[in-house]
Amino acid sequence: MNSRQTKPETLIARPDADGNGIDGSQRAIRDAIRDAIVDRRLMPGTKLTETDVGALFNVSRTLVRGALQALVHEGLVTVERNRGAFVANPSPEEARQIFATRRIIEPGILTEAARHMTPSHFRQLREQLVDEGRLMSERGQSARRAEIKASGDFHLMIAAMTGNAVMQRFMDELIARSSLVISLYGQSTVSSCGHSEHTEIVDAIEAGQLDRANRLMVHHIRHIEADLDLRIRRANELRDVLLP
Amino acid sequence: MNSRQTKPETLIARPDADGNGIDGSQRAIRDAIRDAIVDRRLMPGTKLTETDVGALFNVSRTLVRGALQALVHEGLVTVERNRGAFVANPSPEEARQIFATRRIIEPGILTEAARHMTPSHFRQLREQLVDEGRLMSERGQSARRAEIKASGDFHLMIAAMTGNAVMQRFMDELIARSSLVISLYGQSTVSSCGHSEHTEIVDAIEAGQLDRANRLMVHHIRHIEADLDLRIRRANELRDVLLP
DNA sequence: CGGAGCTCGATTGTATACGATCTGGCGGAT
DNA sequence: ATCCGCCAGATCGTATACAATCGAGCTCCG
Repeated sequence: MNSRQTKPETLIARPDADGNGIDGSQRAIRDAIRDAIVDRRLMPGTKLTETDVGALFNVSRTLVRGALQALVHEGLVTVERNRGAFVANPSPEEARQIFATRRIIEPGILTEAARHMTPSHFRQLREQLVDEGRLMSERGQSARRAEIKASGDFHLMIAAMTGNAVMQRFMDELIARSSLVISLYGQSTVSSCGHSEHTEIVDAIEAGQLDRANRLMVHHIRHIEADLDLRIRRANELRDVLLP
Repeated sequence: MNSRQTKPETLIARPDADGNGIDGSQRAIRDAIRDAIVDRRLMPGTKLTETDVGALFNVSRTLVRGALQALVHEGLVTVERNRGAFVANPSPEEARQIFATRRIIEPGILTEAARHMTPSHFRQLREQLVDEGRLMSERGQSARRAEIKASGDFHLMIAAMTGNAVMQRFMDELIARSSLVISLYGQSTVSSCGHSEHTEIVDAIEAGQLDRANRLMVHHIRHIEADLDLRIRRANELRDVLLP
């Protein structure tokens, strides 16, 4: 059972990502590629040839280049001059920086979001938790993917509740890059432990124990990071292994 | 006396902004426009016609479009479909969100940076403070501009000391947008008060009083924001005033 | 048999071309 | 005189064209 068929990110109100930067086709391409990366359908290091992508969407290289450039900005794609664009292959150091940034930002976001939370927001969060739980119990690659995605969505949902578009965009980027990192360095077994931690966090917020919620959040992020194996760099591209 | 003649941002090691996204001419154009915006040489609402900009740099519209798109991503430029690109005209709400985000992020950055600070770093900060002081005592528009710029550089310098490129890039964006906001909504008189606050912050860090430094930083940011007049929207484009 | 150099195909970087859309002015009708 | 519609110029959106660069395989020589 594939858990996604429509545009996945309609779940969370994306604040138009970059204000009103790019339009129509270009945005569609960008979003499609981003989803594919975050979902691990495109493995890190995969080459994104402009002509090929353009052919898939029936557009010229012009629009593809625009979409790729946007993804470079988000850290999901890298380009090497005269060689082309590739799905990003974050280094262990970069992974550490991403999670360090999350540990700094997310408590602040939680605090700000808590100030705006209504019963309706809590209902939304509880639904998300139920979804996560359901995915956790399923087997198979696609469930695993959906689980990573859902886990990220939880954090994005909280960011959205701050009503702060600037922070929301930062979180969008951080979560997307985190998904990429997890897909690269995540140990096979778990990431499931995260679910109960999410529940605890919501419980704490709802109980008005904001300090506790913040501590849980930091702990949770540290927990996700601890589940990575950053010792070795997974080899997706020979060049990355052979010449550093 | 114009305080800038060479590329201004060479002062602070920009971590290649977007990894290694765009190259050569395109980056030069982007940086030139960004500097002009942050420096208030380009007022909010100014139209950035692709052909004109291209003529200035002797490049085709292709590269200009790329540079403008990058600036859209950073929130310094907005584009309206079939109408063109304009220097961003942040709303009061957007301004609030930018500063709210800074209040959340910067204490974390300060804490992280403090862990990495060496005597050489403190020397760098002290030099920056001296520069700020010098600019503060000067008169005239260009000194005012340089002062805003220098004040932002202080915060960027601290961000650079975290060694965290992800956070540094976020701060780059926040500081640039802050400069734009200040140029729009800043009251005429002050912003000078910021200087002594910077000094106090460095003093506190050097004395090992990290908590105090963090409190001073938050206070400082709140102080900058308090100096804005967000009640009215300065009219640079009629459309922004007439149809809210 | 192995390696240096070369040529060719594939792909990117940049410029240009062309159709679409908006803006502003002119002229005719009311 | 005012308002509406039309036309022209300017500007953008997208596609295409052309040059530059890279990489692979081939050949040729040692």
